[in-house]
Amino acid sequence: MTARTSPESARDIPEATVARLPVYLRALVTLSESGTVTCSSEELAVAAGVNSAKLRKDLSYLGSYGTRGVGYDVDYLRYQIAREIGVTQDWPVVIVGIGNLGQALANYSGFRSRGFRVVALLDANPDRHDEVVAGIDVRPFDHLEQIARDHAVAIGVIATPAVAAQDVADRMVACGITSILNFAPTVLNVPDQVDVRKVDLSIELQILAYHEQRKTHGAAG
Amino acid sequence: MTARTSPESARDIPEATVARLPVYLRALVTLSESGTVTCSSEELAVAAGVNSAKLRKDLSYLGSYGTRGVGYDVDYLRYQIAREIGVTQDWPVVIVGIGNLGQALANYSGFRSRGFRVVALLDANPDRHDEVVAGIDVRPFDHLEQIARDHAVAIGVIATPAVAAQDVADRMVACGITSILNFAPTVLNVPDQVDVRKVDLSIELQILAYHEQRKTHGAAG
DNA sequence: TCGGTTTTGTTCTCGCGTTCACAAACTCCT
DNA sequence: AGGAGTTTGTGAACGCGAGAACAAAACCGA
Repeated sequence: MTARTSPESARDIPEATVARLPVYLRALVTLSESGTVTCSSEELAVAAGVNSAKLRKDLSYLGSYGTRGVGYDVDYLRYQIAREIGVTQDWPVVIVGIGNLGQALANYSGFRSRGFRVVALLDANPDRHDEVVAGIDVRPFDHLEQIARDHAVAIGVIATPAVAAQDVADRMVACGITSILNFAPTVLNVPDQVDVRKVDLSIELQILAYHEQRKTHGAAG
Repeated sequence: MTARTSPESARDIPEATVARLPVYLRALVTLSESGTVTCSSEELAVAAGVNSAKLRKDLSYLGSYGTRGVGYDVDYLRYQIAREIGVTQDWPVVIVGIGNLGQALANYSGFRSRGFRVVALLDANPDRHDEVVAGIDVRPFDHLEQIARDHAVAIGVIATPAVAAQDVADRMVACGITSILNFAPTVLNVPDQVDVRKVDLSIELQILAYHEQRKTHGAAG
């Protein structure tokens, strides 16, 4: 209304919207890099793969950053979303478990380019402590406390086998880490104030398999 | 809509339930391996990290596989869920893009143990065609058609850079692949009958960052 | 200045998913 | 056999999210 819609407020963004903001951000970055200055909600919605009404509603939770009859300024909206998500600052991240997946994560350029900095790679296996992955020394898991303290790490990534994941999570929590991204196929028990997101590769495939099975069976009978 | 209400049909399982079935399956496998013969909905719910009422309602979509006053037979329920998901059969899978992530996926034992068999690794880069990853030859992307036909592949995994993903998806669709697991950070355009699930590592981190930012800011002010 | 056009921001409705609460059904003990 | 105790399966209420539809607000051209 009165212009100043309290920029830093945005206190109650629905979870479903939060999950889509990074998608919008990515689409805006692509648009910006292609030289687009302004875009409508419809254009951005197509680029993000969502419905335009949903997009507008999502953006309205952040504030009124568009201009009616015109659309959105790509760079301005990009900054606003980045600020809302919190990726205008740099987040130090620790990765535990340097197997195939851990190495893939350490090498993933999408982290650094989106506000995340891998400050340490940890592994319990002493044989790995000589290695350098993605330009970072692999260090003993026991160094977690010191690293977490020195770099004020709030986000940890677990890429260990399932059996080790709960122990790693416990240690992370003890170090003050309050957000965990878990790639181990197991349920983690953590205090309420700690956020856990899980990515399970085989679960995604199983969901596809379910639908696939129904497609073929449905066609047959 | 009439007659064929066949008990094994399970015709209308909500999407949210489908996404949890693999979690239940994993919990049941763990319970079974630990020698547990029977479990209540409460026990299984704890193992799966969900509410027990939700678990019971989810299972009720499959049929009545429990016994009131007793609980569920672990192995029996495990088989029923596996059958429902479709992982009692083996699903041939093709992985395209053998970078760090593709290699991690190829080596991931969780696939084979859960009903998926990687029948081919494909990469557009000729330099990689000599390599053997996870005991499987890396082959040219052009072999996709032949491999898909020979092995009746229905599920494809895209682990390429973002720029290549849409082309790979198009080729997959042309080969009759109808389920795609996409790790490339881009929106894929595919026909309606093709299922796409996406896993974006940096998006997960960004969601964590959002909540993390609010925790610290909320505490401070 | 003023109507016409475009596009946002928002309201409203509908459907899905979650959770509570309880009847039905099974076991166990006396 | 029968009652007490357990646990499942489900009906009902509730809250959240998706999408349609529209009013408000900007630009444009005369």
